[in-house]
Amino acid sequence: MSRPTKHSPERGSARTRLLEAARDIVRTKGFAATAVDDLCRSADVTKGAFFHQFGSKEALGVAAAEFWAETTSVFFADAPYHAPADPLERVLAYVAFRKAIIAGDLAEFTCLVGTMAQEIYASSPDIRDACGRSIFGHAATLEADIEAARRDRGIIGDWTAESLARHTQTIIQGGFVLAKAGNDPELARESLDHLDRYIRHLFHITEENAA
Amino acid sequence: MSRPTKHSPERGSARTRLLEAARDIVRTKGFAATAVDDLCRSADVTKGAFFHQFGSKEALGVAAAEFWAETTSVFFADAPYHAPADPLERVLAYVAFRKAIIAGDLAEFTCLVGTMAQEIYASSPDIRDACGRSIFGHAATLEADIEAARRDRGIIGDWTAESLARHTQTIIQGGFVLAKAGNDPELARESLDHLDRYIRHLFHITEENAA
DNA sequence: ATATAAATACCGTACGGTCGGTATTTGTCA
DNA sequence: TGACAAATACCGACCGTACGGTATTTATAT
Repeated sequence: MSRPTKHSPERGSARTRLLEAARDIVRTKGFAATAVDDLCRSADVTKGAFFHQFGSKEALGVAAAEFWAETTSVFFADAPYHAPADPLERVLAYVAFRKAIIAGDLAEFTCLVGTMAQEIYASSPDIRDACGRSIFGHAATLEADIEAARRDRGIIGDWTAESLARHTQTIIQGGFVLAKAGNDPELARESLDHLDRYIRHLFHITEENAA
Repeated sequence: MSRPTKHSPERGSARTRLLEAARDIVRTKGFAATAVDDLCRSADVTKGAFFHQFGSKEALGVAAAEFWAETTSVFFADAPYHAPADPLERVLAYVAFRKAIIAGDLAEFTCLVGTMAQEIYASSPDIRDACGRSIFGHAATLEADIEAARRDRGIIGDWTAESLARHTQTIIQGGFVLAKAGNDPELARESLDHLDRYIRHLFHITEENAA
């Protein structure tokens, strides 16, 4: 594996391996504590290759956030929560899906861009903005279903689909923080139960009129 | 100021000044990116004093989390949201208070222990646990009012006061993450509005039966 | 006198980044 | 098609510095 036989086998093998290494290591140790040498070792790539692909450690941070945005958006686009015909059902299925994928080690299910944003928001505006695009871009994918559900059911409240979509991300990100602080993934799942209950409240779903 | 003429001059001991410096600098740069020299410079203290007070940088991290727990618990104990006679009013006043204190620069209102926990949860169990004690200790201060409100109003739901108290912290912490990622404090306030609405829903507060 | 607090010079190393060079791929034109 | 130059990908030794931490000395309080 020392030398790729083709120029671009898929999308640049050293580059991709470095981005995957960044995803995994930064999620466990944080961005600042992750050394370029750590990434090179994990990706089985030399330092020369690193600085050939990314001009600086900060550039890698930006690329890692963009890589995260791309891979997660494919992951969520392919996820089963889009199946229900009713938009509100899809929204609730999203919440259930987010709860279901909280499993295993903390570093496996927590959010790279949330972690990075929290750490470097003041030091590196470029990384911060790339993280922001990932988070708010994902939130935006929920808006259409929320808005459709709202229209379908004639809900009038002093909140917007955009705001509720962002709120789901607040709860997901906050859940990760509590799960880390308490070293217990259940803390993140617990808040998603509250979110589920909140959404049902907003849409006047009670035991009686539930499907 | 090279050598303090008195043991504890007035400006606070070297230890306290270092803890205050840690609070401010770690909140902006994160723990790993904060150098011991940064702290010494900011606290106007030499490195010898630093390592006399704290055996290691990690020990300072633990002490900073404990310092945060102490100062915030005093701050919240003295805050005006305890005034209302009705426990539910106190809970809602707490949420309003959390919203009100989100002002100024991000580093001024965001949470030291949430930031540190997110960053070092895997690298330093000692700091992580100190952060956890701060967050969950604060959450616990809300439990009594939530439980009293629940009993007062005869609310029966599939949630506990403990869980709702933690959920408030999830939303606060998640709000900080989004505010940082979007570089906009309003994002944190926005989710507190949803929390307020959720709590009113849980306690069946509508426009009609509101005080 | 003793213990505590703090100053300062210093240490080894691990960090981000550079640089000169080599291998591989690709475009181009007989 | 083959030759060949240009561009791209990669290698690994090296550099200056900033890092966490130590050792020794000096000041202060009781």
